[in-house]
Amino acid sequence: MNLENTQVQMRKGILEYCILHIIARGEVYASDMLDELTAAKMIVVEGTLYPLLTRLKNAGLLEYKWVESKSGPPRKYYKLTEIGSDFLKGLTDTWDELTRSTDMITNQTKTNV
Amino acid sequence: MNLENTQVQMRKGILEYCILHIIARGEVYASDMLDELTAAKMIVVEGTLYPLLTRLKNAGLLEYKWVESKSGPPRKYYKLTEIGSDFLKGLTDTWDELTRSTDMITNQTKTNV
DNA sequence: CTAAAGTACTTGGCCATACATAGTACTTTA
DNA sequence: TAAAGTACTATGTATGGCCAAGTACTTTAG
Repeated sequence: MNLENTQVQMRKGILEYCILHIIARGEVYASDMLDELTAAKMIVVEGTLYPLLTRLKNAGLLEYKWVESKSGPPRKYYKLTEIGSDFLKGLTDTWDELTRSTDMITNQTKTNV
Repeated sequence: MNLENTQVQMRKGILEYCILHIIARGEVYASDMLDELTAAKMIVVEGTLYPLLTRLKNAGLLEYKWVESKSGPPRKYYKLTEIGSDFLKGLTDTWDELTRSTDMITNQTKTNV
């Protein structure tokens, strides 16, 4: 049981939430997302991101279109579907509540149940 | 892919963090923790909590002593070991950084990478 | 024209944790 | 002594993040 492992566990689900947020702001492709996540110090590797995008697409939350690139192979530009947009709203509520609950537990010395 | 499932995923790792926090405040047994988690709207079931406590104990983060109860079988009262205390510090940093990163991504309309 | 380097995406397998469910063991109460 | 309640245990499942290769296309260098 090491810290690194727990860090990985903590990331679960949150990553999905962040990705949806990034895509909600405008059409992007995988490398754009990686750049943004890295800038926010949310380290993610390709092998995590690509399968996640595929999962979200298969679930109908995302759709993409191929766009030619001037420097390399074509790219998949993603955007949210309506379902994805609704889902993101639900996730936002979940995240807010989770952080509220965690704050409640971590920012007090004593609880009166 | 439904919301409920993602909620479960989001909980991963965070629960461990919350449990350690609760124990850090003073010796408690499982039902105390459940009460406190429920009060904070962090719903957890027995089948999640008990294995988690065992895991943490086996990893040397917790220790417990049996205490007789006036109303039922004896209880395991847990407290943090020194290792557990250090681990909690590390987790706190991780959690803070994760929420900071998430805020950074969710609270802005545009990023300049 | 071909080989190397770079970019974008894919796939298969591993692992840890939350959860459901069922079960054990002890104590009090009826 | 049987039933109800409390505390803890054990087993199996599903999911998502990650590692590590691998595919495919494009540009660049010799």
